[in-house]
Amino acid sequence: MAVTESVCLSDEQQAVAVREVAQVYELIKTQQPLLLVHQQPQQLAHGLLNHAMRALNVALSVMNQPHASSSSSAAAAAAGHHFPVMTMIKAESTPANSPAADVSDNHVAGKARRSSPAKRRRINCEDKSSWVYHTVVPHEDGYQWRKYGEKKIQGTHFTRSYFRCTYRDDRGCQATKQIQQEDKNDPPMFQVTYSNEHTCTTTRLINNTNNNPAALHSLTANPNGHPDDDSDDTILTKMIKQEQQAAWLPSPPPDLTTISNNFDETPGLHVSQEVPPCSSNSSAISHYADEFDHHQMGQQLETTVMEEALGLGADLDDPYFYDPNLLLIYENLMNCY
DNA sequence: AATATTTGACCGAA
DNA sequence: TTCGGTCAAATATT
Repeated sequence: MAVTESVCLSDEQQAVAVREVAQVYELIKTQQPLLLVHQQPQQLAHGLLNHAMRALNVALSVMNQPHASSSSSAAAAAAGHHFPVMTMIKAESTPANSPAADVSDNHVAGKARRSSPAKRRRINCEDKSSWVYHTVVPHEDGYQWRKYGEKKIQGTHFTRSYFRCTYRDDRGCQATKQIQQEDKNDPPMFQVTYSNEHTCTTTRLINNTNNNPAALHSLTANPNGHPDDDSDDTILTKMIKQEQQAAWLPSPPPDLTTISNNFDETPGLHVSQEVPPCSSNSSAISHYADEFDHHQMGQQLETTVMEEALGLGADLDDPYFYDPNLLLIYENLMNCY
């Protein structure tokens, strides 16, 4: 791969590029444990590398673009609507008449509230204010959400969880999100419906959607929605445990772990990963945040890192490598062929 | 104590 | 009337 000159990138382009590159890291890191159990590791590795190359292509394309200031695509990507590894069923702009847009002015204490009830609209496929994704990592989108409800939906085996932006009250952000686990459960797939654009734009890179351990556990430890089911060792829970055991690895940007293989050529081959439960005052996350800030500040470094991630003369001891294990894993995968 | 989640109730849309 | 989205008190967690 030729050396790419990283000059004149806008902040948004840099954010997109960094995210894409980090997705490669996460793809490899995520699928590493599955290689141990999958029946066809070579097939898995093939899919993995396809996605890795695809994400890198996107990153390089963005990096090589002329300096486009605040383009809508870059803005959308920075806002979390660029999910090249997810299946987006519908993507539309956000009108002002979204369901959550008029909730805030109806805060009435007690049961006799809603003297001026908020108008609601059910989210469906015709709702142009919503985006529907299918993913195995419903929590990984880089935003902070607060769960405000859970409902058993008719015709589904699993409960639907309702989230709103953590900063709704602070910053008036009206973004909401619904997570519905799909019936087919191998691997667990989730339909994630977003409504309303985020207007709180300062939290995406460092904070994680689901850095609340309780929220994470509420869906992963009991993803089938049955409170009495104590079979805790679901696939996602196991992955959380595994991720926690691997905590010595430097954590990537939490928002960069949104990964699914829906567009893979190998149907039914999906991988998932949850980031370890963490909080903003966690030393590990603080360490990571510092580290990632460092990476953001040294954008020209990213290109080098990316090239090295592809096995182009990377050194495991290179202090600038995003994660030394990335290269190791990559080389191991290449040995499968 | 502050913050987040749970969960039953409320209420609008279908 | 039913269903689903939201509220908010109660509860749990940090």
